[in-house]
Amino acid sequence: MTSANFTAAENAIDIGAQQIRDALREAIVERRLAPGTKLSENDVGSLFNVSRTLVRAALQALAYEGLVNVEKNRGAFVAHPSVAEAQQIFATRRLIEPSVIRDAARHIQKAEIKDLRELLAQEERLTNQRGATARRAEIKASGDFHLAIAAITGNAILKRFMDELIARSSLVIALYGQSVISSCGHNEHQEIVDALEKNDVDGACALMLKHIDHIEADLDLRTTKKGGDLRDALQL
Amino acid sequence: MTSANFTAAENAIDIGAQQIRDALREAIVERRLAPGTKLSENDVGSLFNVSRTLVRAALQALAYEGLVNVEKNRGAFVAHPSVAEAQQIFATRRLIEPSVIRDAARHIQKAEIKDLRELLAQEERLTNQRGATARRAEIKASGDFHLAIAAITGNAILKRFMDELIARSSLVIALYGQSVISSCGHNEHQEIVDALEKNDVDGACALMLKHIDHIEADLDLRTTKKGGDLRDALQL
DNA sequence: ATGCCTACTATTGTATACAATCTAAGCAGC
DNA sequence: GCTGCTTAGATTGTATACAATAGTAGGCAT
Repeated sequence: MTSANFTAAENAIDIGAQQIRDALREAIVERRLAPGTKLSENDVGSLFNVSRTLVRAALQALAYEGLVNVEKNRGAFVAHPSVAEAQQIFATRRLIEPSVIRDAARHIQKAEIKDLRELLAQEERLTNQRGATARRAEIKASGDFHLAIAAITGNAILKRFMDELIARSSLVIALYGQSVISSCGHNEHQEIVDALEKNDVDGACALMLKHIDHIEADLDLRTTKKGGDLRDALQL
Repeated sequence: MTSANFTAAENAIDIGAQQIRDALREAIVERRLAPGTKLSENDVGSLFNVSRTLVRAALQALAYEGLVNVEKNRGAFVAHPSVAEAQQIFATRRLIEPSVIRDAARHIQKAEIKDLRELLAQEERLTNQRGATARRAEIKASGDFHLAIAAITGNAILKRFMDELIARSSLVIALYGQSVISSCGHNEHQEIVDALEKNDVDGACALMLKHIDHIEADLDLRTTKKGGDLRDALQL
């Protein structure tokens, strides 16, 4: 577990709290760190060659984002969203994202549509690729599409809310997703961009809503998950 | 400045990082701490009789909420939202709150309507009261109404987003509000509850949108604010 | 007198040390 | 042999100590 492989920069010379936070977040979102994994302050600190002080700062920030749970006197763990939390995360996405894409559709420029098309191409490239690394990159790219749309609104606060929702969605999918592959149909992403290009605001909005429904439909949120509660308790 | 009066519990025996965060947040939201005020780690620490460690944790959390800006090697300051930020905050509220009240209107129960009515009564009581303390309480109560509606959805994530938006709105109103009094028309709140009680979902949604527009209309967001930039520079 | 340079002070950034709490293993007793 | 207690280890919580940066004041030269 302590051998969790982070992206480069772990052995770099200069490391701040921000870098640790980002590295951990990326590892969680790309599912290199499984939900429930304990993040010992000492272990993380020695990986980055920093003291616990900076690690604690990073973990607290991640806790605020909902990616990490800190239990008093017990330590920090990669978040393990309950069914209720999962439902709330997607309920919030259903609430926010249609409005977001509506706003984006109004402000969108030709250059931004081109950027979205590039993201789609990248997604497709990864889908046709084999290997765990490609899978991780695909997961991230799939989320990045939603974030790119939020970025078009030019609203930093909204963007941050979406950052959090997308990151936590990744955890939910990791836990409750059934068809591991294609967490986000890239064809649906394509349709959305098409609607944006045609300036079809209502269409884009409707497609986004349907898209979120599809993602959620791939989840198995029955409370009677295979020994779910028990496993949580005795999980490392 | 160091004599900023916090609510009781400053001299209490047991204090954690959470308490400091809450006390500071309340002080900021109720405008006992002006935007731009420096929050020195030593000063805050001695006020609460804790070391800088806990103060830093609290300040970092507040920074994540957008209530405090931490500048590297310079310290933490009560946030001083720019015009652009103010616009984004209210744009986000316009985006989210109508959907929130729609969701709330569907789940609302009789008991919750009664709770809202109590909040309205409390608001009115404070409005008719004189003195700075009442004014502060009124500001808080006005925000609490919006938060109570978010709470009805039962969605903790949504609630947290709203927490942040309402808190930051208070800062914006403090900076750019024109008519100091009645930052939120309590009569409009009343109308919203009436609509909720009649199960008039669309009506409640429309009223909320209009209400937010009214709040924003009371703001003076012209970039050419009276020496704004200069005052920022020489502000304590 | 003004402008620049240098040294000092104060504050933040980071690491380490100590205290408190939890976890787990070993031992005694039933 | 199993249950419950006691003790030892490990991990987190908090405070303090040290390092680095920035702001400030004073002096010197022009």
